[in-house]
Amino acid sequence: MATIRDVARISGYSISTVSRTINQSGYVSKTAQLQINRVIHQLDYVPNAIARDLSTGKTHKIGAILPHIRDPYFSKILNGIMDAAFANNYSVILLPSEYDEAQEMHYLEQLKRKEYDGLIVTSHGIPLERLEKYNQYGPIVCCEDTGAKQLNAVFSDRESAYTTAFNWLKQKQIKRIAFLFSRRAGVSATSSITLKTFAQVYGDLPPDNLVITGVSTPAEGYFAAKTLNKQATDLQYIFGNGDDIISGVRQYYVDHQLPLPGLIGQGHQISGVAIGIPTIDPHFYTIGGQALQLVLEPTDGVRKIKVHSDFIINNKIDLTPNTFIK
Amino acid sequence: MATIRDVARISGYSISTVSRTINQSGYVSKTAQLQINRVIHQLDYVPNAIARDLSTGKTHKIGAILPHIRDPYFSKILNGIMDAAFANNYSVILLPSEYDEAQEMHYLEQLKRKEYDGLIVTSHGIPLERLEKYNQYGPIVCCEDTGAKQLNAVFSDRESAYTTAFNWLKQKQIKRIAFLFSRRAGVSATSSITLKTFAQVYGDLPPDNLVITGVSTPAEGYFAAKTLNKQATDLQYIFGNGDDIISGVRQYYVDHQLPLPGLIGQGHQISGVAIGIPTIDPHFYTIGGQALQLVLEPTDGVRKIKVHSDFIINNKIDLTPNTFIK
DNA sequence: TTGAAAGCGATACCAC
DNA sequence: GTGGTATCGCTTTCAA
Repeated sequence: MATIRDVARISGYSISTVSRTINQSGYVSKTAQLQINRVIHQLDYVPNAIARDLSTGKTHKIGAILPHIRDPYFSKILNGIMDAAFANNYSVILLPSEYDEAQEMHYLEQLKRKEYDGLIVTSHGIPLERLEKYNQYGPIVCCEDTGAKQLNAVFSDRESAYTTAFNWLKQKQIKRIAFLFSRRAGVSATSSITLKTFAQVYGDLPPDNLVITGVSTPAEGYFAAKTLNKQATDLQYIFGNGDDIISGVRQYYVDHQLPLPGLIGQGHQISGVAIGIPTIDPHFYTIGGQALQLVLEPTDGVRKIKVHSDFIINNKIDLTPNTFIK
Repeated sequence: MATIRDVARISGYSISTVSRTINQSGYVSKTAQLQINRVIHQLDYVPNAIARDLSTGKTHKIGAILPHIRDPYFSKILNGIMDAAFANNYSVILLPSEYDEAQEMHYLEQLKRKEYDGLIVTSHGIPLERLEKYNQYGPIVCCEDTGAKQLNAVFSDRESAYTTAFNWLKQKQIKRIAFLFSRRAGVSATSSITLKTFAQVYGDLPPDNLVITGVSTPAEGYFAAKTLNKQATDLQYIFGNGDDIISGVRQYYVDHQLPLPGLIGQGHQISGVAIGIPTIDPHFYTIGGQALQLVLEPTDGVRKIKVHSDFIINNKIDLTPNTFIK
């Protein structure tokens, strides 16, 4: 491949002038531009991105740590990140972690090594303190409430939607509600907030046998339903941690021709629309976009952005073309 | 940030020795290693990835062009790519195109500029000839049958699954079948193959009014159903281009309390499982993995890999933990 | 308007 | 075992 040096030599101009021509910076005479551009064309020259990155110290790449993208939750955040990155002329690097701490540390090290200009952490296994330490090596944005930590955050204001949902249930005289979580309270912020909000509305936490953790796929939902069906015969509603997962739950009841309890999903996914269940929409797409915006911003102090979330009762297909459940 | 130069200076050894220590290459005495490592630790030094990339000429990054990731089709391929990349110590850069030619050209230019070591094209708007030209600047792998073109390919052998599906329908005496496509035959390989296979089984192409194009979201599926319901009253089956899209179709019939025709989806998505319809599973996850493998392989000639696909009649939830519909 | 030269921060060859 | 130095390909300051 030709280099800037070749272009300079053949065109008869200096490297500096060629560089200026390429980047349209500084003064270059029309004549010089013409000649240089001809040579560039003739040599099929393009500047080497790595060399440019080294010189400028920027990669124009943002890393996105996420456990996996099987879950629509992450695909949606990712979509938000991607579209915003695109608009800002950045590209995004996928950093799958499976919540593995070693893996996440690896990515933080990569930030330190300048593999990317910044990091968006959609979810994580390592403690926030660790992330906080790596903030000095490059901007980091978390997609969760980082509380008092010195870490940028964009997250969903779920309490309001949860409160609405629980009040809706309460009004319907619903008492026996089961909960599905992927990770237990303490580890997962979602679980904690859900239970806390429930307690605020109902005055008490749900009994232990109505809280199932370790559920993060439809298949696991299926098994959770089996467990619930044994443990709690008078179950009225199941509050799931994802529409897809609730689909698995539903399948168990259908398969065994059991009376179906009420179902509430989360994520506003297509599977939920297909079976017409109420769902929580935390607007992940928006969150992703804001996160990218934030990671690109000049870092004058820490910022926390709360994104509104909705409880959707009448969950039907959105007929506005091209806006369906991003 | 400290550089290798700092480490050399402070430790009293040369840059070469430090480099060797870091990379565990060549001879370095135990004493030197110890001293150098101490300084590295003390300075909190890590090598700069960009500088290393420039020196070695490799980025350890692979670009993945895909129209978007709203469609589970692409998330699945992407998952396959990601997991394989991970295993090979590579990272993947998301390159969303929306089928826009200018956008795709931009990514090809980036390949030329060495922004990444190779490119996987899951789907594209520009002609294959264009891709073929850029093959000289870095390895490119397409996720479709590239025919006689000098382009690596990993793609699904859909004919076999389609044939099975159409024979299954034929046996059931089904005659009036409608088709949904995102892009019309000629532009989209999928449409062409579907119709060709149909003609082979049924002896003729479906009538024009039973072929709807421009459908790529559940909402568009909803409208397609509306059209179909007007145009073809004796419709028996709808062969959709995605389970999610078929969910939209189904919703229309349910909303209007119309008798539901038989439905066949594609992609083996959760929405399809939720409504229990037969579906085509083209094993996109596998395709993604193979594509990555191929892009990393030393390029001795062009390779074409065909991946088997299935027609799933009894579409139920997969109860094997952690294997659900990657 | 243009060009020389000093970075950017590593790798790797080759002498010692 | 170790170190000097050319090299990767570009950006950017500063003189001319």
